[in-house]
Amino acid sequence: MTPQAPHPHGHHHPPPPGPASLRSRGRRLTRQRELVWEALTATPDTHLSAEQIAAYVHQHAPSVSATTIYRSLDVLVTEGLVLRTELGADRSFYEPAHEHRHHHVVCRDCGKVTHLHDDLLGELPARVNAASGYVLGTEEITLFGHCPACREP
Amino acid sequence: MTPQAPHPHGHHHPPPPGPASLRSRGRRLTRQRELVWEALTATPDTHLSAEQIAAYVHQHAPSVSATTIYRSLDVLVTEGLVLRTELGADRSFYEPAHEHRHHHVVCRDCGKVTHLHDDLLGELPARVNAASGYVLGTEEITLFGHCPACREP
DNA sequence: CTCTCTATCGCCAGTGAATTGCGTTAGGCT
DNA sequence: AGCCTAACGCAATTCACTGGCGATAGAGAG
Repeated sequence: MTPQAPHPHGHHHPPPPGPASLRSRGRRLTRQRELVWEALTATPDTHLSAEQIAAYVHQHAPSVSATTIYRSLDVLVTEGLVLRTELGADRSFYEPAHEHRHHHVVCRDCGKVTHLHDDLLGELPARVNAASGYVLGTEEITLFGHCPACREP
Repeated sequence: MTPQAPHPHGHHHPPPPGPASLRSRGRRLTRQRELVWEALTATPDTHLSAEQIAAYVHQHAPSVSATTIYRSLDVLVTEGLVLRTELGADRSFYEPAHEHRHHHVVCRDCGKVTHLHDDLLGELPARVNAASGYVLGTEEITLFGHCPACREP
């Protein structure tokens, strides 16, 4: 029944990502949480708001409440499956926790979000530590600017 | 009457900071705006929320409405006298617009905010541009980490 | 100094994202 | 199959902030 059912008795890929891992973490795997995860992974490299996720989920199960969307996201974030990103607006955006750490540049004009590889920071963490004593966390960093398209004449 | 009244007929310092400059920009200098400015400059290097500013203002003029605090801050930000900073929480923080551009590191544990000189970014803007085509704006950047005190055993 | 014009204010209702309380439903382990 | 309780759905609530509107008070003109 599950769309992305893995090999019946295969035992290859070590850590299978996805909400199935919730069970081994003592949490229940519900249809609602599956759908939230589905919304987030339906299209790659997207950042969805809770509202957008709710819209997707409602296409498959109209009775799911907004409250459940929020609570499911909280669980997925807490369990490390989903990343909550503050993209400057008044709401949060979510994306599947990716393999490698990355950051975001948000266009002030059109709102477009682009990923930046962590390497780009260079010695920034070291410099920050030298200057302030702070040790940077693993949180993503959000930068703001203007994308190429919006700078056209 | 005004505490920090400048020289009666002096004409030294070129650009006098503070809300008095509002007048030359076609805006009115009201007691409420003075008080908001006072709250922000009462202690150096602080970042106050609208609520904290309201508390200060109310000590001197209890009848000032919260709406006015918000609108005054909007004006001061628009006129470039005050900087609105997004420190990650669900609310904005404000500080007098300083001379030089700077950024912030916020401690995830105690919430302490420390300034970082713009130089610290180094080639980051250039690298971001090379990698994404984006041109970074002049906005402050907020980083998160753990301050020295909170890392003590 | 007074008058007039209108920017600003204070009040209060309204937004919109997100949270909470509570009775009901349904995971999932035995 | 049954039980325990995590998780749900609903409705009401919180919280930071915004908008409408009549009243008030800056500040330039006279």
